Amino acid sequence: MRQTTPPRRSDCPISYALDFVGDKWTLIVLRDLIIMRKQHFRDFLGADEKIASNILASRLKLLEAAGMLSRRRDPAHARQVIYEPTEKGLDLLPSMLELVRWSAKYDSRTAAPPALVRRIAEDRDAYIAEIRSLAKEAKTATRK
Amino acid sequence: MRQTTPPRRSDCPISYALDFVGDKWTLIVLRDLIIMRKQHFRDFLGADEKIASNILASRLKLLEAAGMLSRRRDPAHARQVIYEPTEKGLDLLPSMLELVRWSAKYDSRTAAPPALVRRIAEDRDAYIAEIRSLAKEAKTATRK
DNA sequence: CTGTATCCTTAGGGATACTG
DNA sequence: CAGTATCCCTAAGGATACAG
Repeated sequence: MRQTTPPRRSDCPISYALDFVGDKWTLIVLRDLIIMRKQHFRDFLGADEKIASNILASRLKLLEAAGMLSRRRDPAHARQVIYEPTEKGLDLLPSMLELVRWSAKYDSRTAAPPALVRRIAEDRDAYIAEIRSLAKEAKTATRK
Repeated sequence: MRQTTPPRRSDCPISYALDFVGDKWTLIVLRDLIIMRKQHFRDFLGADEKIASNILASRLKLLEAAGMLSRRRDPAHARQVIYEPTEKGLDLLPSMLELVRWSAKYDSRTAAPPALVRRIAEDRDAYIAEIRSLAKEAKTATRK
């Protein structure tokens, strides 16, 4: 399993982004973290795509090392770990939403809630702001 | 080398997009096709990332099968083939630009021309329109 | 519950030679 | 020029068991 970012192939910004998300799993984990607002290891494990526990662990580690998410113990349940997106992770939301829009346009079987798709098309920036504020809220709520 | 799209893992739109661009090379080829406006096999081969000819051929085939680009013979030079993005391919431009924006923000070494980065930040839609119109122009120009 | 540790398979990819 | 055809190898990924 991959534990480090591969060496950069060029100084192109697209290539740079691919060094992080150019595989089958990283964006799935980020989707669950940011859009689905999952917080616990078990939640990610339950995704429809059936990610294996070792793959999930390696991706969480990679994303943490890349500064895309942070980990901390749940203050209430000491055995649980809470994953939260960082600013750098949240900043990938626009890219993800454009991919959602693209898929919704070309794949009829794609199962994004129509309301979400409409929001992304008409009111993307407000949706991004909402996700960001929810993330900030969750962080302060569980911290105190 | 991969010749067909892998079976879909779920009906999630992000997962669907990853079925196409969830690897290290496909988006690089699309970048060259759409943003760099490359048209010939040799142009793609010359990219900084040093793609191998068999990988390139498999990606071009895959993208054609997916309806993201079209191939045709150059009417002037019968031995040459011209690749052009389709509507479906061009529609990935917004996603690519968001990735460029993200990389430009977090990677100081990223080599997007500053003017391009600024345009994407301030005037993304106009840039997209420009690329689209250039693509359409090229198509009609070489067809007649 | 949150991960590690193994084992194993396969597919993705690099190098290179070659063809119409 | 525009690809194919091979060979080879590694890393990515799946399954499963188990540990703190």
